Amino acid sequence: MTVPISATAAQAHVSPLKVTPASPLFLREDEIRRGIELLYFGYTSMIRGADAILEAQGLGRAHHRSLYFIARRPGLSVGELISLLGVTKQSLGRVLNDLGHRELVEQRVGVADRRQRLLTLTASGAALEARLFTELERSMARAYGEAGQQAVSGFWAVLMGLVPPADRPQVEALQG
Amino acid sequence: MTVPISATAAQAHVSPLKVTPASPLFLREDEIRRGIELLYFGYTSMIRGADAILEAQGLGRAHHRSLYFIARRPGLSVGELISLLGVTKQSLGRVLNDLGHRELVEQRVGVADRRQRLLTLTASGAALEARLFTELERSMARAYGEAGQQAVSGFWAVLMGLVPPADRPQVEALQG
DNA sequence: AAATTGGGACAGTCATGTTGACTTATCTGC
DNA sequence: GCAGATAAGTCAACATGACTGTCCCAATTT
Repeated sequence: MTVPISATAAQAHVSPLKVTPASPLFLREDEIRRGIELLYFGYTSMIRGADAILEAQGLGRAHHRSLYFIARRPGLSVGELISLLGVTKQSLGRVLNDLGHRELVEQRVGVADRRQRLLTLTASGAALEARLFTELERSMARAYGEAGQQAVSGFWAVLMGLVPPADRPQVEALQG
Repeated sequence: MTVPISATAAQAHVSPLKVTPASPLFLREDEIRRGIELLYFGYTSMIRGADAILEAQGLGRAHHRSLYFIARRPGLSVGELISLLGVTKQSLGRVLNDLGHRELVEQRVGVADRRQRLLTLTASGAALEARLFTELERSMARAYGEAGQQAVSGFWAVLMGLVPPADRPQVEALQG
């Protein structure tokens, strides 16, 4: 039951990608497994492009995640970043030290609360993040274009559904 | 522009989850970033449930991935599994040794090619994989239910679009 | 008979994460 | 104003999962 994928659809950024549609009884094991597998392969495929750049810099994915969220929310505190990434202070500490020594990330004392260290990218940090983002964007833009606008809405809805309701406000807060 | 998510929709498995729909100009940076972030948080959220079970067994995610694909394609060869996971022979070797010593995975000599080692789960391996799958399924089924059938089709289409065309046949081959 | 392929094994390294305990500075509530 | 909570940094030790490189064996292919 293999569904052939039109290879030429990659260039034509208008025609929706044809894949097996979800059946009315869409909670069967195979359909769950299809979601699990596509999520795994889609995620690793998207990430792959940035890995080459990171490796050339001697950085890893952990550094990328920090750069990404600092770019997304300039001036966020160390604690907020820990909460977003779901790692311990010690793990993040080493990553932030690396990024600080390379002058990719700067820390400022918080204005409202002077215990906080607010994180921002330096110019070179922003440049690196932009290069990494371009890699992810290329992959994501192609997928959006192939799948079509309606599919993108569904993509977002299912992914948000995977996030436990308690964690959703934090994810939504990244937007706008 | 934070969109409040109905918390009660989690119980009612019929009403589609309301999220910001993709705009006509859906290639703007914010919409790309939204996809990146939801993919990250959705993936890690789905995985999280299985981690507790794995930890109790003294196993890690690498073991889970092998168990998953052996359950999905019983009798696949070591080389096929290496190709699916995108890891080196050495990395997989240790994982398969662990799983073998715990009698969760069995190897049989290939019939067509006797150099191959074909992998299958033992009874206890299948039982463990089933428990792990149940965790992922709970998360995925809830997301499917909240988002609705149409959204699931879009979810699949975008994810398949993320996979480089050259890799897609391998992903499709897991189905049916 | 020679070359290739599938798989296993050993040694060493690196990146990323963990726990626990301790310090410093700062804020908040009484 | 002081006690306790909080934000952050730090040290040490450790586990996991990946890597590279090399060597080997058995089976298949040419």
